[in-house]
Amino acid sequence: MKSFLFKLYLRKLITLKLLKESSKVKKENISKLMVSFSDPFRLEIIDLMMDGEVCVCDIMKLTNLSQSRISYHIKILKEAGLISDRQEGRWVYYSLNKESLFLIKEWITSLTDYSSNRKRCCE
Amino acid sequence: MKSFLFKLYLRKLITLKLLKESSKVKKENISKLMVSFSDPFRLEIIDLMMDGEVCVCDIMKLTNLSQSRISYHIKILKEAGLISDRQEGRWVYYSLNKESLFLIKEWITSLTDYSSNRKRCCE
DNA sequence: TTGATACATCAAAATATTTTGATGTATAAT
DNA sequence: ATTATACATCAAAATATTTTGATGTATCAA
Repeated sequence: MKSFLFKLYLRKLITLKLLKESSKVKKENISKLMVSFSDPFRLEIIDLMMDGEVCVCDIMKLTNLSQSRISYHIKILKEAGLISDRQEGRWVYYSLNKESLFLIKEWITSLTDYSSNRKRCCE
Repeated sequence: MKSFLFKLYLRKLITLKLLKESSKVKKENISKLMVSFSDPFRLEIIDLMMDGEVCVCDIMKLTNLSQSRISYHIKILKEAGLISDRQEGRWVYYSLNKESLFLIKEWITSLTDYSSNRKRCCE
């Protein structure tokens, strides 16, 4: 329990540090990553990937989107860096890329943690 | 220090609870909220709002986007529930809506925390 | 080597989003 | 009352994204 709390604390510190150091680098990626999330079908696909690796054929069975349609969305997710792929014979398995998720999480965290409720004054 | 850690821990617990309870309700909003983030100009506007309330005129000065263009993007952010407005005479002040930010943060958290690295097997 | 499967890619069509410039509405100052 | 400011809204044009159906490539099995 104690070490769990400490880990949480450390993660918080690292987060703050990362935010200050790499806010520029991130900004460039954030937009692309966010576009990944802006389509309901991509959200569905992302959801399926939460359980682990999936192939295009899995997604076809689970969503009845057409094959080329899925490939199109997969490509967008891949180019944003949100997913990784691993080929195994004829199959290509896709999975969520945790680092990218972490990047977005930190960005959102920066919004919630640092955004001010300051009202207008003195103008 | 101790109470800070405890707060972190509590927040974590609450987060997990919220996730299980309201994952359906959230799903409906998440898509709209994500669309908010999918445009670079909206990201800029959101960034400006981190420092506190801003009016359209502020955004015009700071970004040189046209007035109607800003109003258009503001409308999208508002309809997604990401920002709130407060009128004061001729001015309308916009600010980030923390609850919405929290909602997104939790969704992303669910992706990072629950997504599995499980590989394919047994097929 | 032939055929089937899994997926990528492509160009065209369909659809959605964004931008622009004009006009509308409310507030406030002269 | 008139004018200026702050912003919203609108329709048309510009642009971008998504979908479709066809074709291409690699892998594997018979």
